Amino acid sequence: MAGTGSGSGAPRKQRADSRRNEEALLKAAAAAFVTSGVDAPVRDIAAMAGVGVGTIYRHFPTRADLIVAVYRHQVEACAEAGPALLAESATPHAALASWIDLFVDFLVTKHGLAEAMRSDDAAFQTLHAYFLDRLVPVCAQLLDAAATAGEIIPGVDALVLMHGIGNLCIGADSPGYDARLMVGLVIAGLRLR
Amino acid sequence: MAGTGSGSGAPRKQRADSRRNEEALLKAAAAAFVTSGVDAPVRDIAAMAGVGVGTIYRHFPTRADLIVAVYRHQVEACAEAGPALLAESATPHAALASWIDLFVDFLVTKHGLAEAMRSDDAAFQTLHAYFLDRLVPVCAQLLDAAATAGEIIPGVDALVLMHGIGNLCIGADSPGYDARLMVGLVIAGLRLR
DNA sequence: TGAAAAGCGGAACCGCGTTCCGTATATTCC
DNA sequence: GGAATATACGGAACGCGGTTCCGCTTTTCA
Repeated sequence: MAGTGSGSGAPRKQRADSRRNEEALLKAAAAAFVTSGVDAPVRDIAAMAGVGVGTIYRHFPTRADLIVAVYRHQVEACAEAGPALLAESATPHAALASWIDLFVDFLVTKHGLAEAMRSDDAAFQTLHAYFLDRLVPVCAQLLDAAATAGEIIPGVDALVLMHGIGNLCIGADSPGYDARLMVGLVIAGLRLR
Repeated sequence: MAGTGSGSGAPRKQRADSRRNEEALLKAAAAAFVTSGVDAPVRDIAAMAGVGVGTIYRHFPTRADLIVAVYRHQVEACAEAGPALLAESATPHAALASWIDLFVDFLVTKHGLAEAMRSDDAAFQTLHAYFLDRLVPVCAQLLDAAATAGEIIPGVDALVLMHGIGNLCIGADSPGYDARLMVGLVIAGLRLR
């Protein structure tokens, strides 16, 4: 039957210029995020990529889509580091601590990402969905291992923990604040005494 | 010479309508903050108070001024509760925990306040100055007492701690988050083991 | 090569904070 | 009581940023 095959309905492949623009946008966004944070004005990013604002919306309907696209690799790396750390580390609690460190490293080096992570704006739904769906299970696994080993208090929800860690990383570069110290206190607080 | 004394320069007292407007604005802002959070649109607050937008800026040049004015009493109460708790509580650590609870209560019931607290926008300078200057010393006193009693790890900076607690309260009403649990972990993490 | 789909640019619109100035009014002095 | 004047008011106007929309260009495919 008029299949979904290549018969008559072969959908045209994406135009070359479109792909080029997408890549230019990704590069421009990455650069803009570094200098102006993830809230960099849409117009700036578009200008930097040499495209119109319409183009940015066509490729990345929401800001979250753009953020996800820019940081996908790093999030993947973080997610994959979880099981690895669990295998290498002396104890599950050590693995958990190291992994959280990795996560914190990721967040504090992206101006505004931590803020964006917790925005309840509908446009950031994608961000929640991706970041959390990808990282929460990893965190849960580490948490579970540590709890099973009797190292930490049981029953701590990974989603809540990650949410909290994310919050602690907001404004990590303000003078007079120390996100890592606070995260350290949380990790210490998890410990069973 | 035309002195600065009260001779001829008795400054006119504030006009009655001005005072009325200021109070109306305070009431309107308090109401708006409850329903829409501390980011309630300026125009809405002005309309609710039955004044023009210009009036709001004349009385409260920055949003922070308005927020401070609205919550001044509650901040004072929180600040004064510190020494009281220290006197009543079984241990300094218990007093610290209770006081932080009070602070968290205050923050989580004001939509957006925690976010605003950590904004580095210049307009929020007043908010930092007031809230932190008023509360950090209280926190420092409690922290110090607990450290002296050997209950918690020494050397934790009150400003950092309050900053962190504030951060943890961001989005306290989102489903799937539990600010109090996270704060509890931090307090537990302070404990010397 | 020519028609049609795909994509593009940027003008235009909206919401919100902020400023500014002509006008209204409370206060003061006679 | 009635001007004179400092004081305060209202809201139009401006700037900025996100978002939408549509006429035009470019690429693809036959």
